[in-house]
Amino acid sequence: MKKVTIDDIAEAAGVSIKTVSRVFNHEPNVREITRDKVLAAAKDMRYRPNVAARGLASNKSFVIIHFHDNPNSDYLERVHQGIHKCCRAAGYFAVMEPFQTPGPDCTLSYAEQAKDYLVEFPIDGVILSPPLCDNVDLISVLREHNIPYVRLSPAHNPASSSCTYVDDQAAAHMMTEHLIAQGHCKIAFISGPENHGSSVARRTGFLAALTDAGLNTEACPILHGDFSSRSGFKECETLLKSSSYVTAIFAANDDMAVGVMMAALKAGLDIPGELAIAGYDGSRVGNIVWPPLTTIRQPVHGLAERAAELLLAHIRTPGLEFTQEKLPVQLLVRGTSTP
Amino acid sequence: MKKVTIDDIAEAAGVSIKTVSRVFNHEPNVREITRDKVLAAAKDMRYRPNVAARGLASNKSFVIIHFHDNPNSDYLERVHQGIHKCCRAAGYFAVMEPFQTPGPDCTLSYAEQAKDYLVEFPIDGVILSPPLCDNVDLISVLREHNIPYVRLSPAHNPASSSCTYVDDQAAAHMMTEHLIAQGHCKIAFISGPENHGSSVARRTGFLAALTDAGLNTEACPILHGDFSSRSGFKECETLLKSSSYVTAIFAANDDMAVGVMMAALKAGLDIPGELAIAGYDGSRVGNIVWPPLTTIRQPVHGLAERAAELLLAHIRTPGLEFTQEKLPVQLLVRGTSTP
DNA sequence: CAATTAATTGACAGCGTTGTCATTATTGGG
DNA sequence: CCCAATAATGACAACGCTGTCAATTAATTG
Repeated sequence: MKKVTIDDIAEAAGVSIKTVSRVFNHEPNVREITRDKVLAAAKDMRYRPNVAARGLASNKSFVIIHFHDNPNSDYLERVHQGIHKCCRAAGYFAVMEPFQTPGPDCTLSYAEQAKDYLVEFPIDGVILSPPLCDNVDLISVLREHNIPYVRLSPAHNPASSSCTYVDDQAAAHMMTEHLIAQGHCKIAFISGPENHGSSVARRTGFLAALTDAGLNTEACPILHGDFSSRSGFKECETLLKSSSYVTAIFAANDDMAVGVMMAALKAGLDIPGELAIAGYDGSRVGNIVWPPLTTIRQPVHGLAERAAELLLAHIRTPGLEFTQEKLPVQLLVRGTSTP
Repeated sequence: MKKVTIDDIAEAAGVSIKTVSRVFNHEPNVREITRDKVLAAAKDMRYRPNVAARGLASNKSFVIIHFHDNPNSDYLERVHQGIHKCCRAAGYFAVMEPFQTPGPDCTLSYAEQAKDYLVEFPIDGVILSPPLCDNVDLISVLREHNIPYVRLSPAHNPASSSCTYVDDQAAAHMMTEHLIAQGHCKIAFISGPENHGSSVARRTGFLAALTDAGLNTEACPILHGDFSSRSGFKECETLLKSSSYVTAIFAANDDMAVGVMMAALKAGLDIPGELAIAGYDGSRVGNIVWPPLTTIRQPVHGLAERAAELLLAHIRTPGLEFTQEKLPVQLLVRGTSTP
């Protein structure tokens, strides 16, 4: 099990080590036949370029980082898997770096945390997920350090960088249509925090679908939660006690939808018979409760994988033009909306 | 923002680069005063050793990997945070590598997947979480490659490597005592898969607690689930339809406990008034349902952090003796067992 | 206090790759 | 068929650090 180096391949292929290097770095000006010889020899001897040596010589680290500050481990895990898939294929390492939410517990701003990190670790690129992807100070730091970055689902200025995203508004529209198709015409919506970009888009989509279907929006109350399960629970209890009568509730994320479910079950309602419920995210919890939750599955894995691919492209080609990619969501119709 | 190299520090501290190197590698035989001079200069100039150069010269990668095959993203996330904390402090990168479960979808065994990975990426150490930590073939591969590894919560042969774990049996005992203290004397237990080490230990602890309290174990049925929420739901429904009457159900993990909750709520039972429920894991879902789930919180973060520390010790000191560390669990008494 | 021994430090050659620039094929035009 | 222009390849010096081993300094002993 001794080490195979570039010299071995060069000798086997009858070329110089520089040519082998060219092949492995996808550099131009290598004849097809030469490339094939090199690749054959490499495959034959199971050669893998040494990451450390490459890094030292080229001043790269072959590490890309996902900066995040999101308590939803589901989401993080799915993002990570997507990044990982792309990185693994390209010979990069994918690392996750959790940021602290600035506040009483943490005196460092996102930007300062990033600065500290960059001093300590050499990295080739960064992927930013919400809410970091909308922090202008943090982004300035990356710009100053000249580190390529790609954003996941940014709420603002999509054109200012490469990014991948889904059309939240269209997705919420689709879900609402589904509920309407099930015969519901009095549907409540529980939104997330007002300042959350996606939350606003989801509500807009909901309202648009009602209008498009010619429903009376007056009969469809909009409640305000904060994305926590607890808030979904409370809003649902309030609603059940109030005079409004609805046959379906659409929550802007899965956690709140589960809160709604718990309150409905506690009140003795049959789901979906007496109350249909829909969430948004496609997270793990939707599959743990019973009946399983009807929801919108965001292609988190795909978003992350494409983001990583875009990032690698930017790393390989500095100055590359920005790209924005929209991926389709999937409507998961499950037990909380159909028998 | 030009690069600070070891030469700059050596010059500033008035020593040779080798001495600076010694300081940064915690090598012995450096006088305190010399070390201080070097550290002062390094701090002053914000020097960080170049990972690639270190790796190339010392044949290390400063990357440790968490090999896992566990669908619970909660658990993974907590493990990762623990490893990450330790790694970051030590200047290592922490990377997660998901394995495929061998089966119809994946023809490669764990051992083969590991072999492939090791050919491709140079890594300094591995952390194995269940179920990989009990796969002897996989472990043989690591041994052959001479890669240090530490196991998280192994079910077998704890002495064969360094590892960190919790006393599942004692924890289940504690939870059972809690339920008994709440006045329950007819308690059902839902176990996990028979071949799962932790599951067996939890059941043993449950039974021991009953016996210790002088309860009639005949009145306490043991049901068999598979750790899925669905199985908890089904077992609970079966139980409710049967002639057995229990006032509490203790499930061997949180997912099953949530399944139990859903079935109980569907049946119109008040929780915890008519049925108390307890889980095991302390995972995120327990906090999303309502009422929040009484459970055992494993110190996953701590287990992982200590495991990483042990791993780094083994990396730095080849041939170091194995250590087994037991960490205490925490009983989280929440709404499903107390009003 | 000289002679040993142990502790501390330094000089220098790699580590395996890529960047730079020189060199050699190959191609197309007149 | 020759020459310029271009494509393809190679030689060799970094890259920033650690391993080895020799050199120096400090501590200990009789």
